[in-house]
Amino acid sequence: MAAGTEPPDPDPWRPFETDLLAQVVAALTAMGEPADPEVIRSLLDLEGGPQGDAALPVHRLAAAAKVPPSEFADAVLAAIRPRGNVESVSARGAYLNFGADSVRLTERTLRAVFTLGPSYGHRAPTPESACVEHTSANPTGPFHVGRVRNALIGDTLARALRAAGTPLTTHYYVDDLGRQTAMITWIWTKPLEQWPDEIRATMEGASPDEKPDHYRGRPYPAVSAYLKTHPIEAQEVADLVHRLETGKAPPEHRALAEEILSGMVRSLARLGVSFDEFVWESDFVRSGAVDQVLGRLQHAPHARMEENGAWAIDTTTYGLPKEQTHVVFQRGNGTSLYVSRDVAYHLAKFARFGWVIDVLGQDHQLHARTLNALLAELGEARRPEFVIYQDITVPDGGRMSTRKGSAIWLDQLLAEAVERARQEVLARREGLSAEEVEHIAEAVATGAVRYHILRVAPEKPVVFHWEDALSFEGRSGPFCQYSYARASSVLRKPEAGSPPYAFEADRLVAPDEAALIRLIARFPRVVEQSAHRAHVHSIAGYAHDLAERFNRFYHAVPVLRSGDEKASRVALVAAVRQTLGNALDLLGVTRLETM
RNA sequence: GGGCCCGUAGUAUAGCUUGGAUAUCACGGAGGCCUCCGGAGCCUCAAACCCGGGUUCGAAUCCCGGCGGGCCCGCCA
Repeated sequence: MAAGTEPPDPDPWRPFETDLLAQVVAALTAMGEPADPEVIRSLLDLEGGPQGDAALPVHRLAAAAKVPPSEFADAVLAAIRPRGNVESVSARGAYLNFGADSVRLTERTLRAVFTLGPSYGHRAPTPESACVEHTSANPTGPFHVGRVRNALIGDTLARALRAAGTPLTTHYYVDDLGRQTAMITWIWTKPLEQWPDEIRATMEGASPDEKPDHYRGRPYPAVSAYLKTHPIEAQEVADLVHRLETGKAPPEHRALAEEILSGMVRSLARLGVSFDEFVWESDFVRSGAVDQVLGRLQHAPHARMEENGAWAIDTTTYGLPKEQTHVVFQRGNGTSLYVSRDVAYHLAKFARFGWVIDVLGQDHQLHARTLNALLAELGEARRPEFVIYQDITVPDGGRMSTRKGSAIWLDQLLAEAVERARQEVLARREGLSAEEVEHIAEAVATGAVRYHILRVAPEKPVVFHWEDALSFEGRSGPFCQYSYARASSVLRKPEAGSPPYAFEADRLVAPDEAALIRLIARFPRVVEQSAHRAHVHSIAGYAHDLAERFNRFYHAVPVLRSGDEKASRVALVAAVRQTLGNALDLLGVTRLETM
């Protein structure tokens, strides 16, 4: 192959496709058939059929030529000349199957992996900046597993977008206004001995040493229930809400929210989830941005004042559900509502970012449409992109609910997962230090949890089962980690030598090798697609496929025990390790050199 | 009542955007594989596109209608 100096194409499959397309077009042209490259491209199946690396069903072309499909396929076969990166063509029925030049593909793929290393699968930076807002749970208590789906989808999408070249900022929108946080402040600003008995009972056995989200969040469900039957206290909370919304929060309010939030964020950090910025809803009230929005909305095309002085937008023209003929954006008492504050927040995001993405649970679907309607009323042309995911429910039906007591805490899940992982490690390995055991157990546990939640497409509902969430085998995070550790183990052996790994592409032609290389080559497209379509679960699927392919190769083909092929196979193992590692990084699953 | 999402082997999932050949992978089930580079592994087998119409040469995929599950429809967030 020519000059090793030119930078490798980051997408190893591209030259094959370029050549293939050109050759098909040339063949059709030679046959006197119309050959619009865009049309041909849309017909090509580049995932490859059962017979090769790419397939072309010719039914449509044959119909246009008024020739039976299989006859047409044979005619194209006779007219086409495979060369360059295309090695073979064959016809089967109405399908043409193409094979890539394996040696060139291998050369290109391994060279790209070794040259780009941790950046293999990543793209060059693009100019448009983006903001991903996710999680944004009210700071009123610990995360339950249902909420974690938001955090993991958002965090992984952010990783994928960064890999795809997007300059990205992540946001956690902290809702410190409204009833939820008001209830927390209401109860905690009273001395414990003044708490109503049924609320104080929830503090039984509590210790201030608990994580603050658990400790401060303890009375929340009881407070919520209590207020339903105690109108006087409910009024106190309502008054507090009014103070919050008019920028007159008591000093303890923000501190309590921050304290609880710190505990929540600590749990997410164990899962590798972090945020660039925390954006506080109250800041938009304080800065006057919300008042500005209210003022502008009052002059919006479909604005009108209700009987008691509240303001609303007539939304009948926005295609919202029939019942929702108007959206109130300002109360009769002059204060703002959640949507109007969200409008202020989004205007601020539009001012800074070219692309605004919100990860929302399905219960926020209508809110999203309402938000869009208000943005339209303001004459704002831009819209956020919503990534909507379905709930994680508990087996006996229903969402996880803190108030109903059906929630499974993230911390509880992690504790159980770590304990199981520790047992596994102790059963399998000896001679590890206590720190090593803990490190592996933590990585396996968090890897299992992250992978388990990420592997399902966001639009699918998920029922939580402990056994599945804690599985370390099959389609799981630990399975991927295991394969990575196994590849690492091979490369650590003295016989494996050390990088840079030299290889001869024509020695990697066994079926298990060819299949593995093709999968490695696909990685950049998987990343690009999953970022583009906000389908991060396909990265999880890819990591499993790659790990599985590697295990098959490993069992079928000797590496260190082989002869002339040894160096090339070691290089292939190194390429697998790099690619699988990059995929694990995107998933936020910790790489383990040993486990 | 209206709106949005989902329905694929016993269980759980991929494929659906852009229709194409034998529908992916796992758990569970049946049967195999460690004198061998890590058995959290590998090999073989059985097993699925909710129902009914439509469009099409061709439908898991697109359209319509059912049925089943989830969520939403507040001067809450």
